[in-house]
Amino acid sequence: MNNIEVALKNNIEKAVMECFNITPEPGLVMIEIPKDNSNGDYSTNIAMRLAKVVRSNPQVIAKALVEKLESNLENADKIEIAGPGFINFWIKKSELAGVINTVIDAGDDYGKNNSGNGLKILVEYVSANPTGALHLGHARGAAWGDSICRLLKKSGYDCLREYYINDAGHQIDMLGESVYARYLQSFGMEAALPEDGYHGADVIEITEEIKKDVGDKYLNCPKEEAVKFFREEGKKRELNRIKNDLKYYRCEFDSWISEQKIVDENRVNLVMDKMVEMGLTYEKDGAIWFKSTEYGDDKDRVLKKSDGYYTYLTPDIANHVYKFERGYEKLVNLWGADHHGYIARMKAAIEAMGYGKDALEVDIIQMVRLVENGEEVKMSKRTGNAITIRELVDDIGVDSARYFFVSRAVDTHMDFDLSLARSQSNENPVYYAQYAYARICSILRTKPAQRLDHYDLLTSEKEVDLLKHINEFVNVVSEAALTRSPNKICNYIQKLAQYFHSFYGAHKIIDDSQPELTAQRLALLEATRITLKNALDLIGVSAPEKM
RNA sequence: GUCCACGUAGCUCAGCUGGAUAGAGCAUACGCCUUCUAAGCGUACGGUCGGGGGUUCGAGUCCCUCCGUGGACGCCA
Repeated sequence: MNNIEVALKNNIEKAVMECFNITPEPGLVMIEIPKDNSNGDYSTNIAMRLAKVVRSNPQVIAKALVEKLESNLENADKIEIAGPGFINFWIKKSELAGVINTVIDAGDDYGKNNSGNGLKILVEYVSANPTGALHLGHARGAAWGDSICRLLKKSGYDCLREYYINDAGHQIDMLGESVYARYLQSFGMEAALPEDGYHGADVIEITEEIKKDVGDKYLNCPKEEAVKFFREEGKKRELNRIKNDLKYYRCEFDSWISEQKIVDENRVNLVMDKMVEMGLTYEKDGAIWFKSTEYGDDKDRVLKKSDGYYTYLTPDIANHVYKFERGYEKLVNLWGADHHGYIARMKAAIEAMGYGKDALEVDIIQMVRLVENGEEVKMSKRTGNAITIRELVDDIGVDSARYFFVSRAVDTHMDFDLSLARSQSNENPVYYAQYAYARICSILRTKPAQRLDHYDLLTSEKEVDLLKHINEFVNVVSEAALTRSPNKICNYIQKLAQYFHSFYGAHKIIDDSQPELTAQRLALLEATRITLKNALDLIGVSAPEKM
């Protein structure tokens, strides 16, 4: 909440106490901004909420409250009762304009807040197997996860961005075999890829890179040894490619956790032993099962197969336990929709191991369907036809790619129309916002803004709209962090840009016949510029000074 | 079949964890550049919030049910 809202809320709570002799619980008094500004700058529904408690008509309650409020409210110049019992407030223009200096003084830090209160939170996202290039689904998850972490950091959470590398197990063996087969093929030899091998172009490219380094050294060596070599090399190079692609996409991770490392550090065995010891398991058909149904899963899950190998689940449990052991209180995972069914068993494991049931939250990233010229393009890592992050970015740019993914809630299916994104890139909403930024910069280049003591002339409708919206920024950031919805930042950006463009259209900002008004408006522009830049930064989109 | 999401304007989507007359963009129609960036502004058109019940002062939002779409239901990862 900003200063204005805090003052308002305190006064309302005080009035409630004085009028009805009840102490309002936190959350009872709600302040909101009416959609229609003919209903004031702020409004509260407290009279309706009290109707039941006080056993009275909302209108009567509102009247009593307003009488009290009018006598001790300093920052409002009008209070009104409307509709079924809403109390509407009109804030003094001078109060609203105070935000300009708040923003100018805070600069890059405007938007920063401490709603997270230092909560240690670990966000795991992307986590694609190092067996191929990142595709559109990953692009969605990467943009979303990265933006969430920016929001969390801005809101005072102690946030770690982590990538879990599935670099152990069957799929990595298949990678080794695939690279080996490509290697042999490159010497003109007959070699078939394994049935569930990787057919992507990246494997061929990686093979070529390796070949440059080792030449024909592995042509005549025993297959087992060669595959082992190609597995390790392939893994390393695939991972490097992923890292480079993510960097290219402006996503940086704080931590890369390797499944193999978790295995090597004996964490998987330890977790397995502990689960057995805690009586969470049983043996059946030569396998060891986790009684996950006792913790809400719809069937029990195998931890150790009858052939002695662990399933995918077991190292992942160790992975999650390790997160808690590092002191993280809250775990957030971003998983693809195809992992949906996996949530229940992981939550079950965490609960069974004695960690809080709600300590893990999984946000599902719905599928992205690629459409081109009206036809769906099937994307599959295996067929090699997938559109990679890099191709996408080269095609439409980091800014619009990131903006596009982040602007839509992740839990809804999304059609990505590539031909549209390409041909209409100038109509992409991201340009609308960036254009506003460039316009502001252009004006400020003509005449720089100064910090002033008073902003009493900013009273037109367009100016007030802008001021109110800038005032809201901190609220939007903390709310977006709490609900992990960076799309709210996009909405905010669109609206801010819209208020600016509208203001720009209605008023000539630099007006030499009115130097005072011009100076105040320039300061307003500077505040708008800072806010817009900070907002764009939260979703990893650049703010160009010229377009 | 069972479980989980989603369904809002012709299209793509918002809708602040129950609030006042449901909002943008695109598309369509019409205005606005001798004036700080027209990648812009303004006006108009466009809705049974999938259907039906329920909860309450009040439902796009919560509950039930049906329909539709997608996903998950391996000793795969």
